[in-house]
Amino acid sequence: MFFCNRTFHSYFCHMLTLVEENYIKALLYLTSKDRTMKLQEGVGTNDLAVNLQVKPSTVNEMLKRLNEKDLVNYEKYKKVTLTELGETLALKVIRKHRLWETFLHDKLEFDWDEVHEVAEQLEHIRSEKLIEKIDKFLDYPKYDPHGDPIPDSQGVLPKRESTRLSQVEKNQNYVVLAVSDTTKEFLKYMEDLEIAIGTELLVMEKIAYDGSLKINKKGTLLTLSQKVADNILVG
Amino acid sequence: MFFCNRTFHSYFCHMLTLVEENYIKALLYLTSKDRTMKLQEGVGTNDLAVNLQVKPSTVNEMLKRLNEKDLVNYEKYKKVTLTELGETLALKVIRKHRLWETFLHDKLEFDWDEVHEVAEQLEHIRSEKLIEKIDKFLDYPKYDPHGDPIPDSQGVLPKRESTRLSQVEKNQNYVVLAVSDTTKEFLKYMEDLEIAIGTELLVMEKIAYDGSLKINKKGTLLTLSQKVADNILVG
DNA sequence: CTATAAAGTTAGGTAGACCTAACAAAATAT
DNA sequence: ATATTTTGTTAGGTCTACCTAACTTTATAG
Ligand SMILES: [Mn+2]
Ligand SMILES: [Mn+2]
Ligand SMILES: [Mn+2]
Ligand SMILES: [Mn+2]
Repeated sequence: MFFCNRTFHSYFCHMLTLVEENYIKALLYLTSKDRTMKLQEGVGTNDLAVNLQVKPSTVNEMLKRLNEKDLVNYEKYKKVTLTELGETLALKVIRKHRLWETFLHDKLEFDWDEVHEVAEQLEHIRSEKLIEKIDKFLDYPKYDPHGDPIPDSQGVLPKRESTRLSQVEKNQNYVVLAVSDTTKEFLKYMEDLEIAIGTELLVMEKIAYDGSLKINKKGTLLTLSQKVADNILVG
Repeated sequence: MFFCNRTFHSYFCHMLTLVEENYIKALLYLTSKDRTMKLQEGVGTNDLAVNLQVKPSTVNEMLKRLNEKDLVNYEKYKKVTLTELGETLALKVIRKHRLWETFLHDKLEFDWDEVHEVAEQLEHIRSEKLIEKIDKFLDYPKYDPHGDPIPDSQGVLPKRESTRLSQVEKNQNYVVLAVSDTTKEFLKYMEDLEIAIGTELLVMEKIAYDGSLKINKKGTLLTLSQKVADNILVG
């Protein structure tokens, strides 16, 4: 079914394995975090290993393979980056992941803490047509259930200003745009706090000692730890 | 995520690989064909190899593994059958396959010759909740786009009488219930002939020489080869 | 009832994706 | 500037799922 000529250059036809897709997705995630946090360019073997829950030696082996396929820029002992090709393909996986999450949430009544796990599987389904139809079926959503931007069919992400709640000015109204932690624990806790995408928040006080925040949520007062406030993006 | 205790009996937790799922699905398909055609019970290594497009030695190896996992009854040089467990799990895969096909066709405007290929991938997504939600979303369909019965959540197939068009009585009206060839070539040809699920057909004449049929389709006359008529199920 | 053909099995090999243990390079601390 | 820690790499091994080539068992045909 999936014809691919491997007799010529192997990267002539971009047929990544499920595992390869996960590696470049992790790489995109980690490198973009580096950039937004204004750290160095590129990711290390160990960071990738932690993210993918495998051992560094396994990552090392894979990086060589990804390098052969022209998906990453890899040199011994140096930080790794995605090539243009690698980034394009990683964005496609992200697009599929987020569209599936949106589908599960909007059409199948999945809670926002349940979608990620299933989308991890669905993101690897190979069918251009399928994902375009899903996109259409959902009426071309721009953001997934966690507020993360969905790349369009060209790989372009919608741009939007957002700030971590932990870094926001006092006594000003903000709306929750996204969360940057997709673990069940965090999302369940948000539900308990009744904080969701679209919730209005106002920072009343920042505690200098531990960075925690006193928040006014439509009249209700609550305290958020810095860790939580770091994972809430507002604008 | 998918916790599974392999320290006890390995079949304590039924976590089949994608490939194992394909083997038991093929086995169910081939053995049920045997039964409807009143041939012997069980399938041979070579038949399975043809069906799965691998070599007999590969099948042989896998059969031993499936036997260990109590999914098949395998003895050297004998025909293979599914165990009760194997059949149950195979039916779950079939259920997923047919529900996905129905989803693609009914909700995403896929043609009936396009659904199979994508469903081959989707059938392996592991999530009880997902498939139950899809079932509900489709309002619990009983038949897929090719007229094949969809097992319910208990693995029970809806029962229905049907006959191959090639074996039907002359001058009697029938309705197309299903097709038993899911290749694009066959399904495209059916579209050309404007024969779909629900189409009314009347056999006017059987040509003894080659088994072909003269058909009256709502006033239009057409001739079908035996091969085609074999793959149209009516009732 | 043998001879040949078909079906099934075994042996030995490959590639992907993982592992542990040992080792080398780079970064950091004293 | 050297010692230590951290990070990254290599070597060698496992498991799944495939392969080819050689072999054995069963079926079929004369
Ligand atoms: Mn996610
Ligand atoms: Mn994934
Ligand atoms: Mn199908
Ligand atoms: Mn399949």
